Amino acid sequence: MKNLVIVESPAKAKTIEGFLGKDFTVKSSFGHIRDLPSKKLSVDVENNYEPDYVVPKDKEAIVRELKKLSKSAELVWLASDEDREGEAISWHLQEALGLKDDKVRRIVFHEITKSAILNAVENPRGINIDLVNAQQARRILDRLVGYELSPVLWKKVKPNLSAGRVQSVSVRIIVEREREIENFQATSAFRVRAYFNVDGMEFQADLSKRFDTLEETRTFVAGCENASFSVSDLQKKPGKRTPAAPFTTSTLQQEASRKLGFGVTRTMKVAQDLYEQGSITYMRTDSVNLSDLAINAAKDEIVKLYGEEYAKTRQYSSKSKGAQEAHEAIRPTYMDKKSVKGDAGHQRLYDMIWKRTIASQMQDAKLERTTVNINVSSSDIGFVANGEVIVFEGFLKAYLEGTDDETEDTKGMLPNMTIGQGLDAGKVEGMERFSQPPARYTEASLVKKLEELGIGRPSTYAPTINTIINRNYVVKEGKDGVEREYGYILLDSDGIKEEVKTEITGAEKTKLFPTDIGKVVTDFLVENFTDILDYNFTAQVEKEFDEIAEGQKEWTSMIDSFYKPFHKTTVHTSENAKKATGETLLGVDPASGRNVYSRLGRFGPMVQIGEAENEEKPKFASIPADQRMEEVTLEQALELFKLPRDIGEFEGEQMTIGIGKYGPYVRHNKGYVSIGDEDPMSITKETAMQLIIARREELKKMLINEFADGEDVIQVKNGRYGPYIAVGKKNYKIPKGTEPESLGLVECKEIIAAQPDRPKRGARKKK
DNA sequence: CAGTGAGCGAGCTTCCGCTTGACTT
Repeated sequence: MKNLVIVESPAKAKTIEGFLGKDFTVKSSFGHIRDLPSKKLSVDVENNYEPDYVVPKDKEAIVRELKKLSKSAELVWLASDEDREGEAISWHLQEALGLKDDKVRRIVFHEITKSAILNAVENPRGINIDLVNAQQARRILDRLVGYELSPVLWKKVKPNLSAGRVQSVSVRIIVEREREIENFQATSAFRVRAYFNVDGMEFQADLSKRFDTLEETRTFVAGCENASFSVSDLQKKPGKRTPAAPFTTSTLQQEASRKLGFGVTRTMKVAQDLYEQGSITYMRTDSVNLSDLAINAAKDEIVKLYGEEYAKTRQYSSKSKGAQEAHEAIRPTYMDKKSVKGDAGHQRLYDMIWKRTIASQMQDAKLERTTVNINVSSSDIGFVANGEVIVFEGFLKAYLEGTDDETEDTKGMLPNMTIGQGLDAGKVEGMERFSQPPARYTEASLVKKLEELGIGRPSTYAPTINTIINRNYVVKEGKDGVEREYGYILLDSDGIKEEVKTEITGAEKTKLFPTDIGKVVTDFLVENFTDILDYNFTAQVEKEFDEIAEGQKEWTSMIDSFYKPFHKTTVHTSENAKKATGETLLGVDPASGRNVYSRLGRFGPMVQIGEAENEEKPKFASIPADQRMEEVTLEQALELFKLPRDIGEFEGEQMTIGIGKYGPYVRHNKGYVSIGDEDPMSITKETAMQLIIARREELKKMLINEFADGEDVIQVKNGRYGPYIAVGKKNYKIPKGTEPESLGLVECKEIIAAQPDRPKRGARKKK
């Protein structure tokens, strides 16, 4: 073999191999191949921050293969991405494979096109060690922050918690938004709207001023009853709209959320599939750049579909902080391809990418905006109608970007009118409108915010959100709205009518809410580690990483000047800070006269009667998952102490209701059955009995067959992942094509014997 | 699978960013 090329992704390897011909073998490293082991800090803070890099278990095989191939190759071309992480991957490869400098060529390209690849091969360079050092600084800073902060939380808040440069700020964003909403005081004002009809075309106009009170509104609307209306001014202005830039990871996630209702994880999974089948370019990118090839292909397609006048090619430039632009924007590989493999979700995401890319190379939409001022004879205040007409569709023919805020007024067409023209108002209505609290974040709008702050990378947006949800800092859920009254006055041909109407406000679906733990941890970190929780912390260290990459700063001294004071703070906090429990005094227990508190305990949110320091031991009860610690009242707290409670007998055994580690349950005859959404305080004996019977049925369905094998019981069961064989606590797979019903004792034993005890893999089990 | 919450002390937890499958009961 003459040449070995190593890239990061196997799909990329396949494409590139086609461009380079038979003298080149292209392989993939599957991302990073060495890292700091997770068991310990692995950074020698006493010895100039010497990192201890190792090849992780799951990378041993690939490193072995690459080592073998590189031995037999004349030249090894390191073709990882041209950014900080990519440069580090190349460096680690050279180190781990033990490659001499003269055998190594470093090449880079921003787009996977034949000319870009061939050009890269013509222009190799060496590894840029400054860029590598910037990555090492990034990696080691993150390790030091994460591994020194988390233990402080274990000690001061609760075991198993985590903190880090990215996740802790992400949680803070959610927590602060929730507090803004909690503290929000809605104000209201009366909007007056008149409906006109000209030549059979209806349109609406709003009064240029809103009234503070119902009285003012009533006076004004009443004045309209015998007033005359006329056009006092009319202005037409040309306007335009320009298409949005092609997709990056962040904008793809946002738009898939708005238009398709996808969560960020689903978007990335579907995009990965499209990438692997060769339908789109790489899906983890912060660049809005398109290759010349792509721009020309888009133009051809536009001309073919819509005509020459619809095409306008353009190059966009990235606005996001810290963009590294190692790839193209996300676009179809072939612009003339309209359908893809996979389900409807794949097709819809692909359509969106196709339209967005096409639209980005199309003409602006030309508009005509009209403003009409309308006089009322009974008042100095006038109405204003806004209209918008599309003169030339341009890119709107293909695609329009969605918006996050749902504004209610959509501008439409206005009829032809002239100044001085008299108008008839069909009706005039005054309606109380309220100011809106800031919106809670969705997964996608959080990603947008993180990107604006320069926090996280395209490859980490989706995993970061999963982390803060899995750690129980944040929950994704909906919320019922509450009814609100508003004043309403209507003037029409029947005269004036006034009423109090109601509307639902504050309803949410699948938004991010902070948990009690998320709030307590955020407050603790903001108080004690203000710098790291600062929204600009990442931006500041990124500036220093850039200086390292430029060769203007030495990475270990940068880390040292960060770590020295940081470490001091962790030690100081560890020794001096009070435990953070979010304790709130709810009131006094009428039965005992002792104080009742809500607070965070070692196992989560709970309520407590009495203090630990006192003679008499305090009583404790957990707060169920659907209740917020901050919202628990004294009455609700006292209710919680009524559990566990007996609710009567079934088959001669007592049924007891309680709330356990896994939620509310009914215990009966030493067994436990989850009661799901039933209220543990009010569940009846009959409901509980039904649940127990239903659970028995379920278990019966799960059990396909059962055999006695000496001491052991062998069971053939139906599980979440299909049928399996269970013996004691061990489970065994049933080979494909075997009917589980057909298995007898002998067959089961054969299957068990054929499957040696698997090594317990992955100590990382997360509940 | 199913009360625990104080304190003792063993041993454990934890980061971010780059990539895909293997595998789950």
